[in-house]
Amino acid sequence: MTNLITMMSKRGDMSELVSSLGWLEEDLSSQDGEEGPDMGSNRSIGQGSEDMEDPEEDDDEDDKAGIDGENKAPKRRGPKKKKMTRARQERFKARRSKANARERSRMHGLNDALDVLRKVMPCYSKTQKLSKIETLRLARNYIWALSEVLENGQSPESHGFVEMLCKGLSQPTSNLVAGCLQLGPSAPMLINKLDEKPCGAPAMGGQSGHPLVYPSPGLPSPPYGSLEASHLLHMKSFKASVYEQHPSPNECGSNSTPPYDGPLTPPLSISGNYALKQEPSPHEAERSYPSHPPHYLSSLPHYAPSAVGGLPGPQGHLFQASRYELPLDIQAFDSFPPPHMVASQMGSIYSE
DNA sequence: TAGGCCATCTGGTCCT
DNA sequence: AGGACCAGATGGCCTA
Repeated sequence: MTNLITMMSKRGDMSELVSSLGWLEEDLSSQDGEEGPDMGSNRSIGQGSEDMEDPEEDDDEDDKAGIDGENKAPKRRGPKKKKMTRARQERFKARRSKANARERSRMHGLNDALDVLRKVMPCYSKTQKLSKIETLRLARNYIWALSEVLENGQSPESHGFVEMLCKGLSQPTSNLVAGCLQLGPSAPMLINKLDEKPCGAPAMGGQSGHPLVYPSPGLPSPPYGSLEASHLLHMKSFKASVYEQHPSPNECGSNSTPPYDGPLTPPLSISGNYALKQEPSPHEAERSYPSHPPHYLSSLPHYAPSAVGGLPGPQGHLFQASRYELPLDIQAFDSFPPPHMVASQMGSIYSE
């Protein structure tokens, strides 16, 4: 994943991206030099290198270390420092200022790349932004989970898929992901569509529709994320392409897959059984996936059934979970670009 | 208030 | 020489 970021932050991509934003130049020029941000300007004074100090003092120290500094630090090797004339000091300042601007720009590029990455993750919220580290972890998991789908035909709607996504994530992030994948602004529509499901296969609750258990009523706060429609499409098309070749027993034939007209099935289901002991899959061991302590599993939200009733049937309580209200700002997405492209590409690779 | 996250500055290293 | 990259340091902001 470090490579991913490195790749994304490579000069070309990022500078293009950043320059396309068009804000950087003004931003940088306004922040350069003494006009920099508070912390920065303070620090550049407080932390200033010795080059920034009084040139005379600087040289004197060097000399002292050489003359009577036998018991002190060893004499500095290398070329003797030139005197810091006013002009050199100015040049140094200018150079440092330029370097700072470049560094800022570089970090902005990195952050832009992270934002892009956030947006192609299976859940995205403008306000509830994933932290950098969580973004990277989720990306890692997402890649891992998708490759599982490709390699083993595992359903992206399966319990295991969500587990993979949540591995190693902090509890809040796990909550967010779980919430995103299970719930969404279109949840009521999902329910309606599911009611019409022609083949009668359980749409939620995992491939085998195993019983879903909500262990305790004392639950964490409701999920606060959402899955955008294009991601549902993403999942849908992805799944379709996979099961064209590997139809799952629970699926209607892929031929019956209707054209996309909105989210037909929730992309994933979450059983709420994360508290159960999780045996590492052979693939997990094989990939030497970092082991993870169970604490975050045991604290995942279990989406207690609300008291307001819900759909009957084995998956009813899951649907009830959709009665949680999501914060408005999180339901409001604007663009949600590349993931489906990625998925369709992967899908086409798979179907080759 | 502690801890997490972040932006920024900075100096060092490597590369072109 | 100058730019990119990196890691350490620092302080601000936010939240539990």
